[in-house]
Amino acid sequence: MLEKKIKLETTEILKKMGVRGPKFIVEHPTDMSLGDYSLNGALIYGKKLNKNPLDLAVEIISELKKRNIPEISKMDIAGFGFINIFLKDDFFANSLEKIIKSSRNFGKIKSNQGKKIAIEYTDPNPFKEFHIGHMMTNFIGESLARIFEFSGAEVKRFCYSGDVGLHVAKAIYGLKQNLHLLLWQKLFGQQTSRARFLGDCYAYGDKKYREDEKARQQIVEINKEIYGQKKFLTKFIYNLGRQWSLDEFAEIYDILDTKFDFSFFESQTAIRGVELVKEYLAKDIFVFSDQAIIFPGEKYNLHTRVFINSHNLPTYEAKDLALAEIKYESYPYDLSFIVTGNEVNDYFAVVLKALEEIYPNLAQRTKHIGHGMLKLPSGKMSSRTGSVIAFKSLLKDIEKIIEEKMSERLLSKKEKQQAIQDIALGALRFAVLKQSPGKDIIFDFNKSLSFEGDSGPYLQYSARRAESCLDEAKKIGLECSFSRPDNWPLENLERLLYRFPEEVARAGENSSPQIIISYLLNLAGNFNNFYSREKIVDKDDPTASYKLALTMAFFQVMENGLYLLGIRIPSKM
RNA sequence: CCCCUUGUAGUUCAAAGGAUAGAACGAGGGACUUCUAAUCCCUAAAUCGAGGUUCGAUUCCUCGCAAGGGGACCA
Repeated sequence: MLEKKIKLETTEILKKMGVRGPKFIVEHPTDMSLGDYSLNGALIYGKKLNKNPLDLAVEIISELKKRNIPEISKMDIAGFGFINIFLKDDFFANSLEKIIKSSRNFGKIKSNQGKKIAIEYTDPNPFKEFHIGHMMTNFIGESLARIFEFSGAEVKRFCYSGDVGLHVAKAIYGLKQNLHLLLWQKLFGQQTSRARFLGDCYAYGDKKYREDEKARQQIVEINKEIYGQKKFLTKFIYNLGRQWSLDEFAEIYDILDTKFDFSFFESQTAIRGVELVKEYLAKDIFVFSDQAIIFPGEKYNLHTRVFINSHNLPTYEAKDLALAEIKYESYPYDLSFIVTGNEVNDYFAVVLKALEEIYPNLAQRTKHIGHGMLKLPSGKMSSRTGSVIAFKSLLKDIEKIIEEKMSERLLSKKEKQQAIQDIALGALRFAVLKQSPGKDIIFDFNKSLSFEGDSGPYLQYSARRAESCLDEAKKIGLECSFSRPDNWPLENLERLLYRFPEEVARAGENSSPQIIISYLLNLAGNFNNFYSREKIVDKDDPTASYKLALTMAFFQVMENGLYLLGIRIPSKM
């Protein structure tokens, strides 16, 4: 990439001038009229080299000129010593050709070449509803997975579900109290209504657990049973409920365009978790306290947490240790990401510290990404209290709005259905991914979901528009050309398209899909501006061929960029 | 009480220690006989407070203030 070349050459120049390990940035000035790239090296090292930054800038420029970087047309000094670099028109025209030839591979880079990356995300629990918090984690995880793939890594997707543990016991307690409804669901229920029913039973069981001492004891007993030998009724309810949940999740993953390579369950990690903790109890990594086995996190300025409870059952902590091991056995990763809401940040700090004591090499490769929480205007969502928005019902509500907007479009029913879903998910994905990870989203149906302005549909529409131009060109037989018309003023669009791979690199380094969103918004805005000024497909216009090339390249970058976000381009909208 | 995170236009979000702090929604004004107006163009509008580091701070440090999350047998 050109960016790297410029950085490398400038670094060498500064080194020759006596700077050790120069650190400066090569960036695009926010104001495009200032240049295509900007260097702040002279600003930073002026004082250290005992020179006026402006003089140093002159020297750096003259050295850069000697190095003959063919893409550069001119260099300016601006401000207090910025070096602003302008690129040649030919470079932009050539990059259009490169984009179109690379097609769906444009934007693929090599920063993670040869690396194996494991990424765990979504993690819904059977017996609970798949709500929009899971959706949020899924959007972020899936987008990161795709960005890592574009950076050259081999990526495997992991999903981890809690099919044992107290929450399951609570749900089963609730189901046992409502056997007649369970039977009804088994005989007449639909997949979605069954999932809903399970969620209600969980909320009921949780309420009882907190309020009713007798129920609480029964739930604790059910929990022990779940881990060990299950009696007939428990076993029957457990298997049925678990399967209903998994069927529902499978359908949702299909809607979400996510395919997991590995699915693990807590029932698989529980036994090994206990073994690991007990093994390292002997080595004083864990200690007994009040009949439970804990990890004394306070030593490391972290929380002390229970790994095996006083009933001799593993908590999530112990199971997570085993999970790290099992993941590595099934896929020997170089890097392992775990994507969850940031409410468990402190929890993961403890688990990773404990893992470090057991498997330092695995702990070192593992990174927890805690994204912001999806909150309702009324406050935190909780499946315990039942104050959640189920993913499917939200999707349905949005689809209804879009259907109304599209009522005048003449499309086949199937085409329309697909378009509606693509747009609904596009709007949702955008709402989640538009902010840097780590920040909470207050999810207000009317405010968070936008179909105009900065929004998913805006990006989809822009791409859609470009593609209709391409269709139109095909109809009249207009071919594209990569030679710039003489005296044709430079478009911002030309100056943005080639940057896509740089943005992919940044998004990967920062684990931040938001970087792709910002870039695509800027790109789409400039395309729409171009589109409104210029008639693109026009057989009487000699510049039409180049404008067509520009449009093709724009569409390609949009297609690839939206793919990284998981946003599909509807065939009609 | 302790730990972590976050405070930017009326609102929802950007900003890689840099140049005149960008967008969008909302407000006001304008543009469809045209390749899709889910669009485009114009106007008004913001860095929680006080110090410090730096040539330069929305960004880093300290102290306040405010909001959220976490703090032993849930995750």
